[in-house]
Amino acid sequence: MGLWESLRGRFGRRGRRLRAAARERFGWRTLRPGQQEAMEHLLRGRDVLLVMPTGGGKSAVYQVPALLLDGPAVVVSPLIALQRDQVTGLLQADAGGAVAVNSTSSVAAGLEKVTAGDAAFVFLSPEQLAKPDVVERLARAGPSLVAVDEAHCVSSWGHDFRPDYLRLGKVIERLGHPPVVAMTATAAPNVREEIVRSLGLTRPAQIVRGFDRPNLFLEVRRFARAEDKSRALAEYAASREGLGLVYVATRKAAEEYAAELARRGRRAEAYHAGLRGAARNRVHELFTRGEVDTVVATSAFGMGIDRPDVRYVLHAAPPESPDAYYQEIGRAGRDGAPASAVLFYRQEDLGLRRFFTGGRADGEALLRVAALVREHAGPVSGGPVSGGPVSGGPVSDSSVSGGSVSAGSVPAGEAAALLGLSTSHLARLVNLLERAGALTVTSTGDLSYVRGGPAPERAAARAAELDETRRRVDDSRLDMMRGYAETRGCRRRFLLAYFGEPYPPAPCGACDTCESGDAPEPAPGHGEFPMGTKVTHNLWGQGTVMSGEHDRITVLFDSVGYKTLSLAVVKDVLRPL
DNA sequence: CGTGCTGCCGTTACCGGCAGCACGGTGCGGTAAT
Repeated sequence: MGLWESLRGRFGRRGRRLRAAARERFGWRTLRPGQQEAMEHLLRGRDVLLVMPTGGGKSAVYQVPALLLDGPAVVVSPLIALQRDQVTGLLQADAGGAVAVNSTSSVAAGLEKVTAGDAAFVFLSPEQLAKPDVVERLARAGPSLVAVDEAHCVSSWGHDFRPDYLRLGKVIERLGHPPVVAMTATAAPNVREEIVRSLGLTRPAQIVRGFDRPNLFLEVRRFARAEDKSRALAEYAASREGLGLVYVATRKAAEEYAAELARRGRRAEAYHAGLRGAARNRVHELFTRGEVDTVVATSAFGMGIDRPDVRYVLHAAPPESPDAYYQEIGRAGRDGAPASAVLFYRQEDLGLRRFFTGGRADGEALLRVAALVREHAGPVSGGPVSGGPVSGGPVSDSSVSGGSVSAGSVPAGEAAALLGLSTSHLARLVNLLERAGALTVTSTGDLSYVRGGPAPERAAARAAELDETRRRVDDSRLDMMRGYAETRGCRRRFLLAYFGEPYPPAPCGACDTCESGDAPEPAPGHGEFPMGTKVTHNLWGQGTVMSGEHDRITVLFDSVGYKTLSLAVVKDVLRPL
């Protein structure tokens, strides 16, 4: 944004209205620059991708404009607990009412509130929005904007765990594409691109604020033996003052470390998704009130936690990517006071993550799905489809008219039953086949074959290829996690470079390698490949230079993810675009 | 991919070694049984 625009924003009519609404309805006396800029884009009808640390005031960015626009704000939120917190907060403000629509209470009653104009904010999970009738009712209410909270979930969960995340783009379309704001605390450039592409954001304003956390001391301790690592971690946690978090890879490890810390006289609690709801709530409460020293948790603990005074975040095993790592350590030191992020690292611990990200889509199942849907997409003239496996079943014809070629469609539930697949497994395969240009999901939630789309065999092959690309990129993110753990350079520079954030070529002074003085001098430039350069590789295609050390550069490729190349060979394989 | 348990073999008296195998994370929603 230029100076003139920025001045006009701050002193202009929109800026005044925004600040007035923020003050009068929510009691916020000032807006931070990133906040106000994002709000103005939304008021002008522009999509926004907002990357801002937790506690940076992301919620305000959609809440204030929503009050100045007509219609309810649709907020997509991954956890029911988060929805509840947000609703509670909004009900305390003069904000026009808020409701969460989910399985814990009547969905119909919640939607009724929206239709009746009793809720200026409606919170839903992607799964609720996968239901055509829910989207239909929201569309009729004429939404003012759509906010996607924790938008990195699109990328980290959409491909397997919660496939309905990949359907949000379609949902936004059916809601008439009001201005959309996608919000997250961390995302590397390719994750941002995926969010934009998947949600179908149009020329979004990208606002990225507050990546560096100078008060976080970054450290990695390397171990050969598992036993040495766990003892060192327990000693560290037991000797530290203040509130801390320990992230582990398995539920069993959470229980074991918590027990070990308790033996050492600490108030320690385990937290993971295997606990009953009441137990999870109890730990969450203890943490919120600061009545515990250490919470030992799997990745289940984190989103929505809100204590500024976490003094350390330890990792007993590396997470799947620097994105996840930065998200987790970002929960330390939000008050600005010194805090530590220590990774207790063994190379072998990467294996479990490799296993988690290694799952491939079943090629044979892809083909069966494509073939089944294709069978009901052929020329349909007059009579019902006959002879197919679904004949007599609830197969519908979306448009039979005057003997013209029309596409049939199959209800997803029916397809799942016929193919012996779970609905979530089917959803994953459908997402891939849709990206391969073979299938579409109709506005009623049925599956139909794209007219003129590729044949099932080709579609399945293309879908498998897309899945393979994703897997390669996931693998490369894990390689970067390993790179972080094993780098001899400044750890802060490594992380910020991964996120595409420039950092001055000087020691950060707050990581183990800078403190020990072992870090090699950072290279100011990298010859003809400075940071941000678009390049093309003779095998891997297009990419962007992310960072460089004295003898190597790291490039993020679209097709294979992150690759570190020696400067000695770089001239032979890489050229600037 | 790495870990840890089980069980088998071959031996010989409660034991060592090793092959094979199961297991590992994140949440929504809706249904069934009290």
